[in-house]
Amino acid sequence: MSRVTAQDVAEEAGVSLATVDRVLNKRKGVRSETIEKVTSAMDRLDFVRDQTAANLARRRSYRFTFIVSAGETSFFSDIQSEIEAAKSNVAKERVDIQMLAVPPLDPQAIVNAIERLGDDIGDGLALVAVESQAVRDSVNSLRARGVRVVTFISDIPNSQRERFVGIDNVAAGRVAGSLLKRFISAPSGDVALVAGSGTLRDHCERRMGFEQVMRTECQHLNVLPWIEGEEMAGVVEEKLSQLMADNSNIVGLYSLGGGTRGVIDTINSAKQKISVVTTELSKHTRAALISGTVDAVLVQDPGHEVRSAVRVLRALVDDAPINEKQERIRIEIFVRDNLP
Amino acid sequence: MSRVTAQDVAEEAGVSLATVDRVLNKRKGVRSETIEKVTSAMDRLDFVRDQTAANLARRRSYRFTFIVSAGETSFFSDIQSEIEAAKSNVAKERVDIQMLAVPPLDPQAIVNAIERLGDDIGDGLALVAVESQAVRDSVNSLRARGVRVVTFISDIPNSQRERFVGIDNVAAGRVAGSLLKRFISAPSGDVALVAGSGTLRDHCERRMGFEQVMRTECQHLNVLPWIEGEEMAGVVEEKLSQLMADNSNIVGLYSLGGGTRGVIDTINSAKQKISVVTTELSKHTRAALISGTVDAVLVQDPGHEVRSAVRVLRALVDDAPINEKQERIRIEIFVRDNLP
DNA sequence: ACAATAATGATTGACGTACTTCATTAAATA
DNA sequence: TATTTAATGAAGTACGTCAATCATTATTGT
Repeated sequence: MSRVTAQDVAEEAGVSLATVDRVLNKRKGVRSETIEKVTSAMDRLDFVRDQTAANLARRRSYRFTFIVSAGETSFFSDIQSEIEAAKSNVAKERVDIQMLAVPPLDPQAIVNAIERLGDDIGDGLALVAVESQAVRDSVNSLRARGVRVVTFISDIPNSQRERFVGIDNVAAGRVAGSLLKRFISAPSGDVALVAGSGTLRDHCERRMGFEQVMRTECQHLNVLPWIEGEEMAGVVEEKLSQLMADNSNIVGLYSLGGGTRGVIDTINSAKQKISVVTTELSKHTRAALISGTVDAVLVQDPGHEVRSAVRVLRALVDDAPINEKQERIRIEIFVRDNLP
Repeated sequence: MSRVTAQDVAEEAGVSLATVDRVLNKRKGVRSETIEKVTSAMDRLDFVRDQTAANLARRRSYRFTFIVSAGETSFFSDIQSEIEAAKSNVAKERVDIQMLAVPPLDPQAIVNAIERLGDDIGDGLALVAVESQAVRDSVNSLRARGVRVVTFISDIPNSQRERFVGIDNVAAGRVAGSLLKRFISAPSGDVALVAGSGTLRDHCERRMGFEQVMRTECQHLNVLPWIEGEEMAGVVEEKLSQLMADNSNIVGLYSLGGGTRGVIDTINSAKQKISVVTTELSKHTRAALISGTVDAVLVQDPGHEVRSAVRVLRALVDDAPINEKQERIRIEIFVRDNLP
């Protein structure tokens, strides 16, 4: 029963509704002692302004743009469908979302997209960033124009983006390491590392975390030079088969990027017992978890990430506080038995 | 830009605003062909009714009650503080939440609380249920009165509660089993099982899941009779010490309920290398994860659960669809490196 | 003390929907 | 055809806040 209205506050404070409104919306022209009278009245009455009525009166509508990679990995198609889902879910709350898919790994494509959008970009942008000065400049100039910007999934730390919505990739790598450490029962052996590309920030960070753990805690395990699979299953399969032919003592594998299908196919046709940790929940990794080919899958929940990005952008536009707990994107671990 | 209003729909359909309103709110007295005209106009214009304006006009305010266990476990104090947090977060959206803590494991306490609340219970109830016919009857009579009821954390399947907000506890037990299976490198040995009480449904279910995995996949491991720790660290410590004195070959342990501190203390003073999986994220389990005493912790996120319960109750009151994906409570696995 | 300025009050019309009342028109029944 | 009944329109008030205007009252500086 939030039935305490601004009118009630006005009466309690002994001022007019207009003054309460001035205080509420931080307009100038109110003496500080009057402000005090009003705020203390608000406290006494437990006044909480009705956000829905405020939005209605303000006729505020939010317009956000998502720029995402058009990569053919299932992760990005999940992201896209989650954005679509969010779009219709928040429409009733006056939030309008548009999505742009750009070629992956191409900074210029991002810059061009932002350029082309112009003011149509709206009040805020969620961007799957690529490390590049051009992108950084582009983000900074958006911020200068008053557009709120969050990076999404992949960050550009040194830009003026106001927040990063995504997981801690170094930690993800460490998780993979400490899981493999426990999964591998052999007293010694080699561990293979399969990535997408060295140019992807998140991949590098995961590798870093993984090697941290391996080096400090798993002296009995030897991490082989990583394979760059270019996010393509075929490439992964070819290179990994070669690696396994050369090393007969592989006891563990961490696949930290795309092309996981290639990993699964290769492992399936191998004889050795290899403990495997991969990324992304697709039908392939699901099946591999169930069959036992893969032991664990580390995931970031696309749905949560999209919803979080929208909430954060909205809070930024409203200058409202952000619920840190709710917005922390977790590194989720899936094994066969907690598959959603 | 959800700028299409009911007025626009009226014009497009060639009817009056009043008729659009009748259709929108499913009031009687509209010919079916007129309804058709209106709905097709809504489709054409992509009309989405402004929920905020609707709520304002309806002066709908939601009042929900949470009845939770007053148990002294950190999990329930987390739940309580999350409810408090949610309370202030949703107040601005005209949602009023009250919380009642009742003695744990006491069906009559729940029934009495519901009785005493009467109509003050509001539009909906989220209840940490206890298996009991009295509670079931109480829930059913609330439903008959039109109060929406969800069970929370612990379910009563055979009641008329409309939903259960919580994790799949059988699956949680299976996860624990399949993790321990991988963590234990010894070729054979005993596995200890520590629970709170056999009268708690969630504990029984976890045990069930755990034993499923152990029996079908871990013939080399022998699950010892479970210890009932009554959710008290002291009791757990005493009984577990005894068990470990009697069995020198314990290689794994699953603690599926309260009193985890007792488990940690006991294991710390043991010599054997034991793989340990526990529940709940408290300062004790955190420390134990970091020190390596505990290998993994299985968690349900109290914040997510509370927020989900509120969203679900609101959707039920509004007869709105529920976003299943968002409301699925996950079994989270924490190891040292993905601690939040 | 007087003008100039700052602070406050009073009033009003949005915003988009809900809901009611009363009048009007169309369809169904006698 | 007259009469009842059902369907629709027209108009207005309300919800709680925003935002603007204009009038009024305090508070300054000179």
